[in-house]
Amino acid sequence: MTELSTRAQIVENADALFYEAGFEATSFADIAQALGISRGNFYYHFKTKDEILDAVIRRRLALTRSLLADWEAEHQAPAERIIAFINILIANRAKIMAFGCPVGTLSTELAKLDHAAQSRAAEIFGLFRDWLAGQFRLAGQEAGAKGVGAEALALHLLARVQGVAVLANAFRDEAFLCSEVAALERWVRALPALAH
Amino acid sequence: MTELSTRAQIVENADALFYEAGFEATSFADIAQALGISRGNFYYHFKTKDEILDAVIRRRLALTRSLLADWEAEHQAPAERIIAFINILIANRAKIMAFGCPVGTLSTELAKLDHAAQSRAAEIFGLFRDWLAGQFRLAGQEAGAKGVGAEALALHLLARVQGVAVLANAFRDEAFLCSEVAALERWVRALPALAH
DNA sequence: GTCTATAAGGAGATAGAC
DNA sequence: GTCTATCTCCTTATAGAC
Repeated sequence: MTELSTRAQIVENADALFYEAGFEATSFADIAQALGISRGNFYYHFKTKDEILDAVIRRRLALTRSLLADWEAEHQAPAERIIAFINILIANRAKIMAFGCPVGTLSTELAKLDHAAQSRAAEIFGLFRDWLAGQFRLAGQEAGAKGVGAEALALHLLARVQGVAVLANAFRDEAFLCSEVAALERWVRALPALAH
Repeated sequence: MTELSTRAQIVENADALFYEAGFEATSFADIAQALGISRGNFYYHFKTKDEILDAVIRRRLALTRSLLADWEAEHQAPAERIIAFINILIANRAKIMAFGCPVGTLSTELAKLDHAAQSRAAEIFGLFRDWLAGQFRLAGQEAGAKGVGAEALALHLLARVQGVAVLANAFRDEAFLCSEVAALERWVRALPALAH
């Protein structure tokens, strides 16, 4: 258990609050209260709210990279790696039903706010897209296919997962979420390029 | 051209601003300015911001019902009606790339705000779900199928469309949006129960 | 029904003591 | 590095004149 610096604690708490309540609805006072520090201390570490947002996005990018690396280490077959991705819906289903997908909802909120950081938030999607495309490409090569359309498959899968998150959140419908995950797994295993 | 009452104008402008900037980010001053009325006048028509939100949701429910009725009148075949639904992605692609789907983004925002109106916002999704399920059921009967799973098909399609909206918005990617719409049309036409 | 004026509170942000 | 005190602006909401 390493002690976290105050700065790191601010970013960690801001990350959670931005996810659960939204970026705009989260005030400095909320973050300060969650940590037990004063609002004044806050400004020693971050001059503006946008700086915190930037740090939160950088944190999420780093955590995503490490998550993707973990899946690569845990699973050899590209199909299994892709299914590991799909299963984040199951692993995080309680939070998704309560707050949606952290990536999708932040990107959506920043788009409406016409916020400069929107494109940086979308880069988190970009990491998933590129990694998934790599797995689809790998699977296609193994099966002797050309591997064309790997990026389209990646975007398609990302969109499917986002759609499930939005609807599961809107209706608080766990059964729907689970049945769509099962359908996605069948879809992955049925893809010609991913056949064993 | 009928003159709209001030109340109706408030609701219309609030609807647009809630969509484009978000519910929380839109202030009374913003709506008043868009209409050219004073903030004071505002409170003659609505006592609280939540009352406006309620009126906006009721307006959207009414507009959705009339949209669904239009599609039923314009198209006889269930498959064509379902495709009319899918094509809202094309018709509204500029706004979707800028602000996302009005239904999904409002539901998502209200969920994060833990707002009592979230379930009412989800009822808009419910109208689409029930109507789509009716079309899938109808198509299944025509084809002699049991029509089982019509609601699951409806939710699946809704989720697909939501996912496309989220990703197209995140990446401002029109080509992706269009290719997913084409894929969804092929999916609808390929469904056994919808075969001609 | 519409306006101006204003209250009361919370937001982001700053200054300066410790 | 952390605190208290404070500033300014903007928010929702109210009171009362016209």
